[in-house]
Amino acid sequence: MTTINSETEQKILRAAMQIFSIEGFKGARMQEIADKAGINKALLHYYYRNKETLYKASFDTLTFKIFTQVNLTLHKDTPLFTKIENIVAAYIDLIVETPEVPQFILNGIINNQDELIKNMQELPLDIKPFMQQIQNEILKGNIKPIHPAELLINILSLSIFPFAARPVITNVVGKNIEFNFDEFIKSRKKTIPEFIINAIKVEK
Amino acid sequence: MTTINSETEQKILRAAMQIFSIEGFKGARMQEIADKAGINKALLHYYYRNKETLYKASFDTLTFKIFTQVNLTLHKDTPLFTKIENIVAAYIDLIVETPEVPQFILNGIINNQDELIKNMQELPLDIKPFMQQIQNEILKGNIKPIHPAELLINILSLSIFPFAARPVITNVVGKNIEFNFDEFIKSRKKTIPEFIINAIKVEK
DNA sequence: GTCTATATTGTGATAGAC
DNA sequence: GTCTATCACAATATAGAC
Repeated sequence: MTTINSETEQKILRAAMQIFSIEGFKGARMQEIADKAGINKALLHYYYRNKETLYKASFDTLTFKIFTQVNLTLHKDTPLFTKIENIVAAYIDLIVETPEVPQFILNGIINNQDELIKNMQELPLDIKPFMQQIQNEILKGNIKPIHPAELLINILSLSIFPFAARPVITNVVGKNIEFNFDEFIKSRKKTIPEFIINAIKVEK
Repeated sequence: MTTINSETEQKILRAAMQIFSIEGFKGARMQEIADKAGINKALLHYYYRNKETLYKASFDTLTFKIFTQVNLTLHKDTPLFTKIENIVAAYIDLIVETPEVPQFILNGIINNQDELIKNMQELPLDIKPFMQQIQNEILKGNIKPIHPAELLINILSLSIFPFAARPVITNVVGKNIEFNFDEFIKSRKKTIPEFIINAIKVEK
C-alpha cells in the first residue's frame, strides 16, 4: 500500500482514480488528471515518477478496501447461506460506495492486462476456506452438487455484472419497460441470495 | 450496416475488429491495424476517412450477428425452460466463436459510452415477448415470482460475465485450485440453465 | 488502389526559475 | 513544492507520385 503525505498528493490520487477508471490506462491523459487535481502537469511527475507509478497507486487505493472486506467475509465462520448473503451485500455496498472499481478493473482487463494481473497477484485473496465449506455442505447433503469455483463465479457474476453493464441494461431494458437502476440494485441485496439459495438448496 | 466491397477493405475490417477489441478505441494504433491487415497506413485512410469511421464499422459488424441471433432466440415460440437453455447456448456459442465481442462492448461501455448507446439503440432488440412469457408462467404458478427483467439480467450475468472477467478468474481461482477455463465454459452450457431452473422452478 | 514521404498534432517527461 | 517552458517522440492524417 502507498502512504500518502501531503494534501496535494491526495488531490492528485483522487483525480487519478477517477480519470483512470473512466479512461483506462492508455486513454487517461496526464494533463486531464492535473486539471482535475487543480495543479500543474509537472507536479504529477514530482509526486509520481511516471504514469505507471500513478496507475499503480490508484489501483492499490481503489482495490485494497474492497478486497480486504470481501476476504474477511469469505473467512468468517458463518453458515453457508448467511455467508452468501454477506458476500453479496459486501460487494454491492462497496461498489455503490466506490462505483469506479468495476470500471477500473474492467479497463485494466482490457488495456492493461499484464499490469493488472501482476497487481492482483499481490492481493491477499484466499478462497480456499470458502471452497472447502461448500464442499462440506455438499458432502453433508445440505446443498446440491456444484463445483465450488462455479458457485463462487456465479455469486460474483450476479453481484458485479449489472454494474459493469449498467449503461447497456438501462438502455436495452429501459427501452422496453419502466426501469429504475438504483432501486433495482438495492433490491438485489435480497433477491440475489434468494436466487442462489433456491438454486442449490436440497428440499427436505 | 456497412457494406463491404473490396478484398482489401475486408482485410482492414477484420484487423480493426481484433485490434479495437484488445486495445480499445484510444489504445488501438492505426499502424498496428495496418500491419495486421498487411497493408499500408495510408490505405486505411483511403477506405475509412479516420479512426472513428473504422471503429464504427467494426462495432456494427461485430454486434450485428450476435444481437440478431439472440433476438431470434428470444422471439421463438418455445417453452420457457427450453428457451433459457437456448439463450444461454446462443450467447456462449457466439462468444466462443467471436471472443472479441464482450471485450469490444465493454470497451465501448467504458470509453465510448455515448457512441455505444447510440449504436445500440439502432439494434432491433425487443425483449417484451420474453418478459410476457415469464409473466405468464408466474401467473400459471409454474415458476416462482421474479421480476422478468431481473431474470433476464441474471441469465445475461451468468452467461457473459465470466468471459469479461476471464483474466481475473483464471488468476484468482487458478491461484488457489486447478482450473481450466475452456472446459469450464463448455460445461456452462449445461450448468447455467440447471442453476437458473432450480432457482425458479416450483416443486410440485 | 497502393505506396513513400511529410505535415501536424498530441502527450509523457524533464530542466530550471522561483 | 510549484510553476513555465520545452524537449523528444509517437500517432493521426494528408499530399502527391506511380
